[in-house]
Amino acid sequence: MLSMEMYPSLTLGPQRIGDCFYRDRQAAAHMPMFPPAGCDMAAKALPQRMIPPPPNDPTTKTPKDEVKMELENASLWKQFTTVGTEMIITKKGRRMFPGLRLKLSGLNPSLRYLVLLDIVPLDNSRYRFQGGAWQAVGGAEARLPDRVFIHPDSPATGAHWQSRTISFHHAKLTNNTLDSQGHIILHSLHRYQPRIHVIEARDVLRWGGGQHSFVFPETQFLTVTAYQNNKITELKINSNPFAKGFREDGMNSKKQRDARQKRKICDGTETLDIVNCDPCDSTELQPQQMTTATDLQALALASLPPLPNPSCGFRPEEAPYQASLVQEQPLDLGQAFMASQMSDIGISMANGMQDMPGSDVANMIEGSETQAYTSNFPAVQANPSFPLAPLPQSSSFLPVPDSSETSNPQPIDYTPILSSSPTLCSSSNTPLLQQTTFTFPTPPPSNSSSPQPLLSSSSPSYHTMPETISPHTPADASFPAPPCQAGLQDQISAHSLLTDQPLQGEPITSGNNSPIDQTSAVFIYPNNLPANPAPVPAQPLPNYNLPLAPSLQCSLPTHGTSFPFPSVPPHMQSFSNMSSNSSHHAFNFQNLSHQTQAAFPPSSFTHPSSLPHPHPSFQPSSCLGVPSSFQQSVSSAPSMPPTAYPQNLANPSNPSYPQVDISGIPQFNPAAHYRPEMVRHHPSLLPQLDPSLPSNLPSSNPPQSLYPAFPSYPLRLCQDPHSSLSIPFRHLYRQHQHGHVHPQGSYLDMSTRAVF
DNA sequence: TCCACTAGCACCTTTGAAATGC
DNA sequence: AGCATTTCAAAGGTGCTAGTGG
Repeated sequence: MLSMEMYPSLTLGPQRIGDCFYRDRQAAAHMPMFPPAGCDMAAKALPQRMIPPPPNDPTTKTPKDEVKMELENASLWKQFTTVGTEMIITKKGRRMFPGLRLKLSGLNPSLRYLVLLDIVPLDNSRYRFQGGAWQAVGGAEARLPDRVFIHPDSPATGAHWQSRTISFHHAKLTNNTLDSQGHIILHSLHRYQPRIHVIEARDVLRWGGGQHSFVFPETQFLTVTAYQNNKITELKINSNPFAKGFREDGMNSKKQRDARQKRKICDGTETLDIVNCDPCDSTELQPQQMTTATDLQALALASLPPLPNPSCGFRPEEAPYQASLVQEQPLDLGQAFMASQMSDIGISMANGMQDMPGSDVANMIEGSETQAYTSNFPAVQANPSFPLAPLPQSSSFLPVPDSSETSNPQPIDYTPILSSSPTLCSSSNTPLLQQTTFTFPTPPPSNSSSPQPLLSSSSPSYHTMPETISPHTPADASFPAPPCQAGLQDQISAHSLLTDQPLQGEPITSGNNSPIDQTSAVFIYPNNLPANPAPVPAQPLPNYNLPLAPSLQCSLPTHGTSFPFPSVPPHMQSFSNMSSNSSHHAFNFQNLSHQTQAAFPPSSFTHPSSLPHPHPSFQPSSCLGVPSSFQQSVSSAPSMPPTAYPQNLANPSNPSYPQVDISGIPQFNPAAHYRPEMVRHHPSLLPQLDPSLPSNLPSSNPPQSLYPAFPSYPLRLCQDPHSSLSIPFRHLYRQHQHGHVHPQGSYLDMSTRAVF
């Protein structure tokens, strides 16, 4: 039984307390079937012991730094990245292509894990395809409730996960904010970054002890309702088996379509001079002719380079990512807020992604792939469509393609872009990694009322892989600069994973508030966050063990009229002991970003110059394993010098990051147990806002809230109360499983919107 | 007028049940 | 009768395109 939380105030999970919490708070009226009273009863019925798992349980210890994840079809992703990956989103939901095909290793074969997918915004910008490239044209729309797609196999043993490729091809993206199918809701024309979370579930009654998050920068994409870049269309058609009909040899190819159209016109216009009809029309006129033409085309195409294996989208024989994460702080997911912070922090960076030629297409595009970032990435960046992300970066951390090493015949000159972009990595001397040091807008951490620095000296390990990143900063106007990959990773890890915030351009270096060149009119990246205040680290942070700050609770979205009720998929029932009805596999996490945005609307976008755009450029197929604890620790690390990064990071062969000792981090102190429901009913338990907390907002617009704009929280796992519920209580949860079984995955929608 | 979005279309793959053969 | 293989149709996934609405 698991539940997840994106932020402390919520306990999510299939039909669990979290559900009650939401209903109770927001729109019980909309969820008549699940009366708050029932929830309360259920909550009360939970044994106290179930809520806060035993801290520091030795049994929860697992080998650290061993969990690794690799993106199997990294080569394909890179191909798209070079052009600027676009993902179609539709009202009914559209699958991602390429899909996420992953390989996990380092798991305990006997333990059970959940594998989740969520997608977070990369920045606060809205984009438009102009002049053949993507350009930021304004501020992002309010962030939608986060939904998490739970892999249908979840929960499964480590042996299970490691024995096969983990695919999230069933996950669908939608732009329907009222989606009731459990699809992941995204805004069109925004950039996103998928994240994979591996959560340990030791048994039905106790889970936690390990949470690993992975980010593959090359999987970031821009959402569209219709493809903007023809190159992307071509790639999709050539790579996606379902689009085979649109290939040149297909009956739905442009040529064939044109012929059909002309034929139609000819047929419809008797007076039309047949001479005016395209000769190719003849192939469409007669079935036999058509067949012949098709055959001929097929023969002609036979000589063409083979397309990538469509079945999987792509099966590059690439070397595994070295990425991975790490930390293994025993984590009881049901624990207090501390638990909410991903205790496992580690960065698994793919050290040198080794791309193997997966397809001819890939070869054509990428030329040759090498294992090192530097060699691979350049090609990837060749034709980036995305505007270069103005990432503050340190040359030392940038996986920059070395022209000398790259096979790319035409080295790309990123200089112009970089120079034009205020936030370009190259412009900054700040190590990208330091981006991880920025602020961490989360509720106060430790029990202690006194603010404490998040980062202890003990958490040095995450600081990255200097060597893996090339000092060069390739930048392409159309796509995020690859060189900034490190920055991206950091951003993702630090922000998204930890805070679940959209990646925002922030000064890499803590305390780096130096203004960034904003001369580029093309790349406008309004950052919500004020210059990264180096601060976070140095600043006293709220006690993470404390419940969500009042401001956040009060900021719950009001637009939602009802809450979606998560249901447990059949395959998960054995694990959760929940009702047989299951519907969606995705958890919908309401995210607070929009809430906070509401709190800091103008301010968040008023200081574009203050922050470098996070645009995490694509990084080589590296995987960023980011334990939440890491993020916090990193972000909070006071003045983390670039040089502090472990050298091992530089070595692609050594993907593992040193384990971070989070024991020194207050928020990871299992001392106090946090119970969202307790806070809900007893607001007084909420910690006092700490006036000393730095504000990320512009001074001109002082935040009314304790937290910076786009605050989001790490994926939080909480022990599922159901296991402890007596049979009589369980029916309460079942009542809300209106969903139907979703054959492609489980969606647990915890948003505040009505989803059913 | 421009642009984002939608619905319907044709083509294709996937999937699972039914049919067939051993 | 039981199992494996093949066939077939339905379901669903694609991109394309015309139309719609802001």
